[in-house]
Amino acid sequence: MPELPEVETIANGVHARVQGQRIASVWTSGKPQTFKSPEAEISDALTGAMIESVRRVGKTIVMTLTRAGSKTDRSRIEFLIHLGMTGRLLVSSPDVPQPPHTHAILTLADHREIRFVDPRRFGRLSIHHSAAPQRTTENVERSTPHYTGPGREPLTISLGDFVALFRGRKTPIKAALLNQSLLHGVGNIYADEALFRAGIRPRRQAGRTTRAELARLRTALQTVLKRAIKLGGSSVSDYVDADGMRGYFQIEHKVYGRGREPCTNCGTPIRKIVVGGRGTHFCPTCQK
DNA sequence: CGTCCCACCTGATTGC
DNA sequence: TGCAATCAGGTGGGAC
Repeated sequence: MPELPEVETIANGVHARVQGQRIASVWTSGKPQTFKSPEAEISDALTGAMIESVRRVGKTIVMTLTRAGSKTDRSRIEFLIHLGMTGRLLVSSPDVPQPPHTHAILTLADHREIRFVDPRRFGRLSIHHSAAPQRTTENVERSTPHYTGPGREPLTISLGDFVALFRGRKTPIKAALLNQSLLHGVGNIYADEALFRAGIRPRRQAGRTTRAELARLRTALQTVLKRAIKLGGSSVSDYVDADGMRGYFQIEHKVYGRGREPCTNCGTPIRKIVVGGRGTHFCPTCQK
């Protein structure tokens, strides 16, 4: 379910609700695949910690925690929440019934609960460790642990860096867009929507696109992602927080989920194919 | 290493 | 109507 705009919406929503709260206790379900770090480690790291912030990196929600007593950077820990396909992160009052497939509950000092719910269990919870200060060539010393994700941020990458990502790749451009170690955060919906808006067919070899096409693609991708964030993401099923917040970007989908319907631009039926094992939608007339 | 394909899960929808 | 097949917004690992 969640790609960059949905994860950003959720992270912002949770941040606004729980920033500054202390985690009083932690419960975990014991379903092994959900926990990328051992449950005991997660539980130990979170219990008693204060939630400093909740933000998005790629498709991952990063909860930064501090320990009472020591205020140095070294005491910061990051709790990573990846929602997979069906994960949800809810902030609920304790009297709201627990949904099925709840795999973790962080009970806050004010008794509200942060609940991780995930029917398909493709989501993952982990603690991010980072070595003490790291040095990089372009940066000075960094004393805060910082999860940076597997790839580059689509919203801030420069044109030059964007073009370089695809150079020499034989894989279809759509598969490259979905590769999280290149750009992180782009998923199936926004890959299709960006390629449509850029006029590029999903099966085009990534390395055979022109600089001008990639410039269009970067702009299209950023436009679509920003617009979706503004609308709270796409809700094909619903997601988000305890208030049942939904996104509305799906209203503006031009190709995703519109197989056989007419293209909004030229009327040609939208075609649905499989690229890289994923359902892929495009207009055979508007995309070259 | 780059690329392809499947397994990992449950639930909703499609199709016979 | 009923039941089986198919599909779903994601990733990680193994094969080549």
